[in-house]
Amino acid sequence: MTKNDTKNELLDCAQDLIQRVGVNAMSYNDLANQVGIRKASIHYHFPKKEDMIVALLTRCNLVYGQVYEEIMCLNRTPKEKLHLIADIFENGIRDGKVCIIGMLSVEFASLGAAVQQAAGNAINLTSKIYEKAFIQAVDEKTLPADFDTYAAAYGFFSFLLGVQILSRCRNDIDNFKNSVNIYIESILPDSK
Amino acid sequence: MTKNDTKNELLDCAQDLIQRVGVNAMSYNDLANQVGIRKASIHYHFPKKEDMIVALLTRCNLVYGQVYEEIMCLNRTPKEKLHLIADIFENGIRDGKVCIIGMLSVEFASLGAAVQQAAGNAINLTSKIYEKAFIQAVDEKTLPADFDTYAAAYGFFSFLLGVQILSRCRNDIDNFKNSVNIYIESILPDSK
DNA sequence: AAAACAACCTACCTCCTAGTAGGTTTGCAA
DNA sequence: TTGCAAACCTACTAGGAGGTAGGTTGTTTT
Repeated sequence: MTKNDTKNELLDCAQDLIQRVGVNAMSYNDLANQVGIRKASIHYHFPKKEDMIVALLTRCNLVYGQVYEEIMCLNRTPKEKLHLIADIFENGIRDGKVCIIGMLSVEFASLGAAVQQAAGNAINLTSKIYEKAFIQAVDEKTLPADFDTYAAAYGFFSFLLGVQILSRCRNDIDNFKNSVNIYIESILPDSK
Repeated sequence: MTKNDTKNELLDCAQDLIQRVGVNAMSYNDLANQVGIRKASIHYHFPKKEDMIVALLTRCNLVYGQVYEEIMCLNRTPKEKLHLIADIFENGIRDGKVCIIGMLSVEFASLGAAVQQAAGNAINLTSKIYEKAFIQAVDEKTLPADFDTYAAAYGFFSFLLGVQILSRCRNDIDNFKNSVNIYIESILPDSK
């Protein structure tokens, strides 16, 4: 077995649980049952719950940062790139999951300072990556030069998060798709 | 004192707490301290926590239903109406609060069946009211006749929820405003 | 072989949770 | 003035939370 096997498995399960039920509804007990070790043993890897969540966010920034970066490097239109990002959120709904940044943002007030800062940072990081699609549109002159690309990216992230949250409740993929299509069609003019 | 005074005060405090920290981080103890009665007494008014949340959602549907209805009855353009709705969400951020439907939707998986159904219903109700602004735009022919007004309204609600959630974390009213402006300008063509 | 360490374990702690049982006060109605 | 019910109270329960102390493996390192 590779080193850090259990640690990664703990993070995997924690991520899964948090995305489904949230931080406050996920316990070290649930985690222990799923991973197959005792509750106390988790404290060996992550002394405090907060340590685990910070580690999880760091890992997510890396993993998703790479996923998004790959999308941005594709030879595709901005519109296509936004749709590829939306697909990731759509898959979340199918699994009954919500973007972890969204989960943490909603439970923000009940989290420790370290997690709060990590969450705020993740929001900015994600928006900055999404922004690249809008910058591309400006470069291609399908958007005006003075277009606020960060606000648009931040808004797109917000929109995906919100529509994922609501659609998951009603298991409503159709409405998710329709709303996403309307949004992307509105926000980005047709490329020539 | 009017009848149901304590009951309403409990609902007021519960709503405030839930909008700030979420259902799972709000306890009958917190509630008792704020209202000034003993924890056990709350059970007299709301035997189970779930009873309270369902009652709260019912009340919110009524109150916000009326607020939104009034906006829709104003002699204003669709764009102006959407901005008035956005203002309500902006005020939430200033108070450190998130739309209660959003809070419940995120914690959806850890809620009882009765609350889940009430939340799903509230999402639909809210979307239906927002839809009126888009229907008006279709009537005024600023949107095509085959425009999916429900999906647009559902998307607008989603967007506001998402941008409220993210902006609250960073206390970022500016980004909220910028994103909202871009969104509304994109989704609704200029009225003649 | 001995020491050291990582990775677990059992057993326990304190604190907080929703919820219950049953008694007390208050005010209205017969 | 008695009766009754609404609206509170004190005191309690069982269960679960995060976290700690200290012991037991099994694998390296020296």
